[in-house]
Amino acid sequence: MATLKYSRQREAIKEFLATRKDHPTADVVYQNIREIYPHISLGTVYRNLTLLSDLGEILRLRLSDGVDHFDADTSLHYHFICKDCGSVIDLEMDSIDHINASAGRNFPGQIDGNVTYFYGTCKDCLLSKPMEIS
Amino acid sequence: MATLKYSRQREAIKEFLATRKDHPTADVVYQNIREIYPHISLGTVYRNLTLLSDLGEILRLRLSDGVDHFDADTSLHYHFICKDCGSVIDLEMDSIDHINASAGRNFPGQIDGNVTYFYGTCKDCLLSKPMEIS
DNA sequence: TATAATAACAGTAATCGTTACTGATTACGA
DNA sequence: TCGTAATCAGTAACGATTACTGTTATTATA
Repeated sequence: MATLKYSRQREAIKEFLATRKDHPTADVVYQNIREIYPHISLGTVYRNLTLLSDLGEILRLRLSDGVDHFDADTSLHYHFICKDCGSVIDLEMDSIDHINASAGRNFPGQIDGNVTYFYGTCKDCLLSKPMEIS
Repeated sequence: MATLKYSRQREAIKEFLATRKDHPTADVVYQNIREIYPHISLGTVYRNLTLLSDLGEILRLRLSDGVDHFDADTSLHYHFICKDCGSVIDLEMDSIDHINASAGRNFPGQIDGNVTYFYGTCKDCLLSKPMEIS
């Protein structure tokens, strides 16, 4: 029953993701893996990204830009999205899971967790922007 | 330049949203408005939902289900998504904007805000589920 | 009030990210 | 080595959303 078989394409996808800290999309993964396996199919990339995230080996990030991003770092951490350049950056910060209790205080259902990301302007975009006259 | 003109379709969409607390999708809005304006186009619904959210009169919620939800309540509040039935419910809780400071502590960019929602099982789904044997 | 300019419309086609299908290939236990 | 089933490449289909086109309705102005 659905024994997982080795696949070099899946390994390549996993290895590629591990080298990246910028949370690439499926298409970016596809474009990069094609340099190693020129005949790989986009469908294979999607299937394996879904499989790996179902297995918990990678994270699927659904941000507000309508495209899924993938992250090889499955430890608890948070993300920042630059609204100027769209880049996704890891944040080093303490857990904010205490907000779950706050959310559950007046709520009759069961709260299991939260999805949180931060947005603003990244360092590079701050520097490249013209000075604001204040 | 681009003076806003009145449209009865847009008014109907706004009024419909104001009567609902369940954050309907564009298609749900479409199906309901059709009872009043049977010839309204889905494109008109999308165009006006986008226009209204650009004007800040409604909120566009991008959750993880791949479909946009819309909310006539533009005041600061948070949402809960039931992972069993998918319903979107308002939470009554204090602001959690203090997490922005926590996120900015070791981050060189500028943090403007956060997107946060909670997930779990709603009251109705808890009740309708078979008892867990513990 | 009549007219002209143009925002908004209905209907439909196109786009885009993603998923499903199909027949060929590959991994791997017996 | 062989059989079976997972995986593949290639491609078609899908669903949400957006863009296009010719028509209609709103509104400023004459």
